[in-house]
Amino acid sequence: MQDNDTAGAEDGTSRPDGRAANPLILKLESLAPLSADDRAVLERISAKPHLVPAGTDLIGEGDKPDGVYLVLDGIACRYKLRASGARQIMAYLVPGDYCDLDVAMLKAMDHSIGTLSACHVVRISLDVIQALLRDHPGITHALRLATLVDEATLREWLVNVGRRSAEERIAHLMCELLLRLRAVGRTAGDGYALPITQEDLADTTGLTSVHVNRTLGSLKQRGLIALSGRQLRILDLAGLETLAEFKPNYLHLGGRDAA
Amino acid sequence: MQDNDTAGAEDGTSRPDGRAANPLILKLESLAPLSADDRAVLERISAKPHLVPAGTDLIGEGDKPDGVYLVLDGIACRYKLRASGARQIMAYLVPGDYCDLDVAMLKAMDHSIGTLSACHVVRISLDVIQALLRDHPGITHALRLATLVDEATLREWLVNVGRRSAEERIAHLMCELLLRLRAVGRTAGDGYALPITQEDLADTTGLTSVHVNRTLGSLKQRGLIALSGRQLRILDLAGLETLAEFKPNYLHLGGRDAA
DNA sequence: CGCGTGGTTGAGGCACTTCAAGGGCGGTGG
DNA sequence: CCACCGCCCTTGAAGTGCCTCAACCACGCG
Repeated sequence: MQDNDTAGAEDGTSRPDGRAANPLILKLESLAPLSADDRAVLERISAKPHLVPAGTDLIGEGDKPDGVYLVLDGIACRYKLRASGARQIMAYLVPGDYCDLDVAMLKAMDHSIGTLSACHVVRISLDVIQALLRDHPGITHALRLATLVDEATLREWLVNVGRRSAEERIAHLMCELLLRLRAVGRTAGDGYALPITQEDLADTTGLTSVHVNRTLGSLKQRGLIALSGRQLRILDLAGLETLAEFKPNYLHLGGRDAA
Repeated sequence: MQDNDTAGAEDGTSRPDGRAANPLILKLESLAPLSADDRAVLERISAKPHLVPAGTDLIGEGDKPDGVYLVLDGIACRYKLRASGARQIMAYLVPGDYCDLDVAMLKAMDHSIGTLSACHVVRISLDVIQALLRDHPGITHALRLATLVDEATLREWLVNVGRRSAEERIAHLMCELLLRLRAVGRTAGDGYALPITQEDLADTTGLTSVHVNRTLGSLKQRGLIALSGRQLRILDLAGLETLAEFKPNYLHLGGRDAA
């Protein structure tokens, strides 16, 4: 369902009325059905996003979590820093993603969450979250499913850095992002915006930015991708998936898109 | 279980009546208080464990989850295999650990769960789990907390393979296991049984078994650990923690053990 | 127009892998 | 009770994927 809504250019990022489709709703509906009422509630929650510049922390390690952040546009991440300054990125938050529902149960964050690109973000208070979980079983079910997928994605990332080569790691990440972004209508064919630096990619994949650069070069040379101006085009999706040994089952997409 | 049951020796692995203390109860109580009733319910659930030999799958990738497995003794793990046969272990299940509560929401497992050593395991049916979550809010709270800690541990493992050297990875893992096993009374001072092979360690840390062997050698030579016969003694805990840059905040231990 | 951030490229080094062979030890069967 | 077998640990030597250090370049922005 990439080119939905046709109307505007691109796909799904805009609707006839000119407003961007709500990525949270799109994401949850890719996992479980929602009622019209559910959708209305979610629509209301994600009104009035803040614009946060790139490189901004939403929550820092050690802070007491004060709410749940929902990303509507841009890319944010979970990360940890070592004393040396080395950074490991542990998850991407793309449009429709949010940080943990149950996080309020903890006294202090054990990692930080920050933006990689400029982002549209909504902060949802704990009261609202609790009301949501109490009064809307359909939404609750979908949110819990999404949490399971987040965990599965984290496991796949561990496989990525633990047991794949540099080329395979980056190829796998690109395949994953294609499906995740497609589910929220942020792709154009087999391409999408990837508004992050090569250093961010390095800290994601456990490599150095120099080696990421060379690896991207070799993926381009193989004719698998084109990447410039932070815009990625996958030229040979089948080839990229084969290289990465990509199996999308861990994303638990409803089946429409799933392989 | 190394040598408990020896009537009171060691620490907390045995009780006056000769039965091993229930690791699930110990674990949950390290996260949140439980009522006497809660404890009785959990005690009943974990009666009659099965003995499973080492190297046995409890659930395989692709299977539909049919219940929750609780480990009472031994070490099991979550893992994935690549087509090449390469294995990445993504989590250890030590006594008191269980596999996901909400897993029933998914149609198929996206990874496998198997034993590394011989294990005492209890299978808890989905009905029982659902009844537990419905009728025992105290237990539910503790279980949800434990799930958050599992996730945090997974993130820390990603940092481990992504941004630490071989020595640091193994040192970090040993520090983590000390706290996790201590919380369930399976340690003896700064030592514990580690009934897994060096190849298991390699697949955990993203290394080869050859390099794990050499790295263990260098940790021994530095006087940090002693390891033989699958029994680990940490000789210099402070040194090991410093080397690994170990910060136990992610385990969210109540505060008694936490740094 | 200058400056800063990020991308690109080269040369050299090292941490970890690969391949290969031997040794210890517990389990099992004759 | 001993001999054998298989699993695991151990060690050596050679190779390589990725890192480090160090430039230089491209571009957007003030």
